[in-house]
Amino acid sequence: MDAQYKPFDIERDAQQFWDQHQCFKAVEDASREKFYCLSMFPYPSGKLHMGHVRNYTIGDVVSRFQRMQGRNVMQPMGWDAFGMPAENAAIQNRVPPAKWTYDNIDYMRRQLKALGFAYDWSREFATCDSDYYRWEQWFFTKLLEKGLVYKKMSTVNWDPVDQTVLANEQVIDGCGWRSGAPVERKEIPLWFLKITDYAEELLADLDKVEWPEQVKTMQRNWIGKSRGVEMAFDIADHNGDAFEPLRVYTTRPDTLLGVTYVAVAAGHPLAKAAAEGNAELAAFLEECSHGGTSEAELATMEKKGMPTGHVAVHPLTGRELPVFVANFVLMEYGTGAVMAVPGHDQRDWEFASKYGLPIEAVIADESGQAPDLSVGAHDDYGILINSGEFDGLDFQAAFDAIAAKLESLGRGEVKTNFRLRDWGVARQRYWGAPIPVKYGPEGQTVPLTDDELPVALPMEVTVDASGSPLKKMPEFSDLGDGWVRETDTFDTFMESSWYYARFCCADNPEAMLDERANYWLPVDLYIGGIEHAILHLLYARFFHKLMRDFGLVDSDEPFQQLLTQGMVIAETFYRTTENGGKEWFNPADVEVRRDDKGRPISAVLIADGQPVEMGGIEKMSKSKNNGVDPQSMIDRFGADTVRLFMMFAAPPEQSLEWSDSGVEGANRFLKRLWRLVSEHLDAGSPGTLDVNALTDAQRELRRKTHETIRKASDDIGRRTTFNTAIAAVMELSNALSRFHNDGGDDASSQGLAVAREAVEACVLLLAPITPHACHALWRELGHDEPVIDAAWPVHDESALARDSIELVVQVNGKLRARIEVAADADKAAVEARALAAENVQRHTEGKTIRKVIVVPGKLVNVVVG
RNA sequence: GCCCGGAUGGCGAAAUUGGUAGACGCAAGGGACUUAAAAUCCCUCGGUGGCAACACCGUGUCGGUUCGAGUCCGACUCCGGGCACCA
Repeated sequence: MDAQYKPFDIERDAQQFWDQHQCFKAVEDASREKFYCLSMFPYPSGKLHMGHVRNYTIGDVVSRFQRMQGRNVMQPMGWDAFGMPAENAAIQNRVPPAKWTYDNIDYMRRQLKALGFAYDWSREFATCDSDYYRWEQWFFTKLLEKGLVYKKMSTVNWDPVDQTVLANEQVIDGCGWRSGAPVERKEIPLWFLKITDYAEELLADLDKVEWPEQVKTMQRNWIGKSRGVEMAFDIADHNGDAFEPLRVYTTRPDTLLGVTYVAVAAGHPLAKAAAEGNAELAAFLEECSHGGTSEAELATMEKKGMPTGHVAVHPLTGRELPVFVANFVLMEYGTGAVMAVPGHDQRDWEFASKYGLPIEAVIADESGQAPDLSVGAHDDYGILINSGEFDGLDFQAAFDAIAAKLESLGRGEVKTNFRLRDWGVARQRYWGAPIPVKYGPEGQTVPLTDDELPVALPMEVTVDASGSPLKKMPEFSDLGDGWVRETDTFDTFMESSWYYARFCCADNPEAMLDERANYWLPVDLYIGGIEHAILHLLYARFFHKLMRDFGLVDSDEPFQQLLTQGMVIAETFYRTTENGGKEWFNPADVEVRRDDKGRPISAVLIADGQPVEMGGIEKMSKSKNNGVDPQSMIDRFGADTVRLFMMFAAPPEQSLEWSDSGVEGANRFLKRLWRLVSEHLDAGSPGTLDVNALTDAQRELRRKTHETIRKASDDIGRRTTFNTAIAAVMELSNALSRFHNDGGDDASSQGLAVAREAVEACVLLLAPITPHACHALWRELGHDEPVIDAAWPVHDESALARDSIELVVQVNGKLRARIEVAADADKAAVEARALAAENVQRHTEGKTIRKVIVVPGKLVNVVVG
């Protein structure tokens, strides 16, 4: 064999082989156990970034591993192709979003192929293909017919200058990102999907999936099931105006006697009524209509309010309470009104302190006394005080008693609430799937019929920064006779909510899904960024249940196992510009200087030799210019080196710091492995392994081989910690080198046989990670069958046996000695040996031995006093 | 602000169920080979003290539980992800 590792030749040959033999085309086969491995499909933004490479390498490693385990593996790839960046690029470069998107897809597909991923490319599609989104439109009309879709008023960010709706991302410090104008909150009618109908099931079914506990917790909290009381506060205005009672919901009815005011949203009828003839209040309501709509912004803004002059009546005590308008109460969430207990809620406390409202204690602190409310609210549960007949009750008893009382008075009832809100799916944008609805001259809203579908998105359009292009295209929207088409498009989360199912039968022109979906689904392992832990994954779970209830799939959950990968991060470098801004430099253009301990001390720009500032390690991004182009790395070292480094540098769930020298290290290891195989083959052909005829050194190498097989199998198959699997193989290859060097070049028949077993283990265990090199090496080792179809090795338990083992001996928990004992030594013998050890004697001398703890196979701890 | 994570040598990390802290790799230093360089190979490598044996300290901070804590509990600091129209 060629003694030199030549990655480019090897990778080209391996990829050609896989291509020619269509190795990764997945075919349904009921007689085999299937494995559907899916990585989150990319948005075609231009070129692959390192986050993609990491994501797809993880998926590929698992796919190839599962294949070697004998499973019928399907690993598809496609494109999440609708979205805002295409529109932004269109505005910037005057190129239609469709062309920009499909060009990007062509480029990125080539990059994926160069990385050698085992995809079944015959299933590829882009979500902007009408063959795909037509089924989404069809399904939407079915949901509409079933009452799972409705239209309601909703608040959006409105840019008054560009006359357009802005995404939260496009609102910066309350202003439009292009116009710079202060953003207004505007109410427009929008389409919603009733995800809240499925809240209970979305919560319960989290128990059915094997997801990271933190992701399940995030989803549970997001759904936010709570048990509370909804009650009515009458409005008793002294001027005689009549208003509907104010409905409020609380999870803390035990604090009901501590309510000192109530607050309503600026859009609440009570607030609007009060503002008539009250210029100051009207101005405040106007002020409340500015600013963004994101929850983070609402939660961090200054809490402001103003009295409406209305008076609410406490449902139990009849006490009269002022009604405030507050900017942090939102009309869309809940009832648009809240009761305030400043003594036991910090936000209410701050508001009451600011506006001079009473703060009263109704829950005792731990000592049973009234809490000190002078510095803040006391929000713990406790025993009720100052609550009349409810005094002395704890939270649970008070909850029940107060709820019962309200119920008997007809003033309220126990209610389960969810934090989850219905999913607004309409966007006032061009580059998305058109919503398949038309409106009649008398205001009718009619879903399109099957023969009117699909509604194809016009491809040749000019996009500018203002408004929705579809609205300005009568040839799209005007249907004649007073009928117009809906010009809003779907939220792109719609497309990503069911693509995993369409991959099962992407070629079916007759139906959204067919029986093949039930062969492959659910996805066995889904891999993607932790940033999708809530929205995408929740919407996809919801959509799956919708499809199930329409008989399209028969499973309850789309993704059985989930692996959330961390970000790829890198060092940043910048110079402060004259106007105080920052100019960011790519790490490839910077040289870091280090002290003699290797600590970075300064950095210079290679181009001019002048210093640059080190800005810390951050997520690779365009804005910080710290992205490392995967392509340049593939061109330099080959795909296997990039894949190996990505899998070795960190466990998949953690963030991964890019390191050029780390990549070189990975490359070095592959060269060493290549040479190891080459030298092994040159040493001659091995005899048949006879495990009873081995020298100690041979037995030791064989033990290492089988320990490595055991560990790597567990690391890849169960733990998905690819970094430790690779470390284990590196240890084995080091042991093999030493076996050659220290073992005096053991070219005996048994020596070569044991070495062959070790070499083959290395190649097989690395095959999923560095598939090209292992494809070639497996051939060189004389196998006709390609390594992708080789069986994953299984460790031989008998090879792991040891005659003696090393134990550590501690005295009072501190390591004092190591002893070698027979593997089958009993406790008494181990204890005696431990106490006899020289250094143990020294530390126990003159002291009383109180206890000796023996942990079999591990350690002995001598406790002295 | 709320929800969810994370923090271990000069650096990336390992320690899987409470039992040897630092596997594996990078960087650095020393050496071999070479006319030289690159490549490759070998050695050293948490800190302090010591010729050594060894001792003491050490897993973000403070406190606790335990024979024993990187791991469990309580409080805190800093960093990251998400917050419903970025994907």
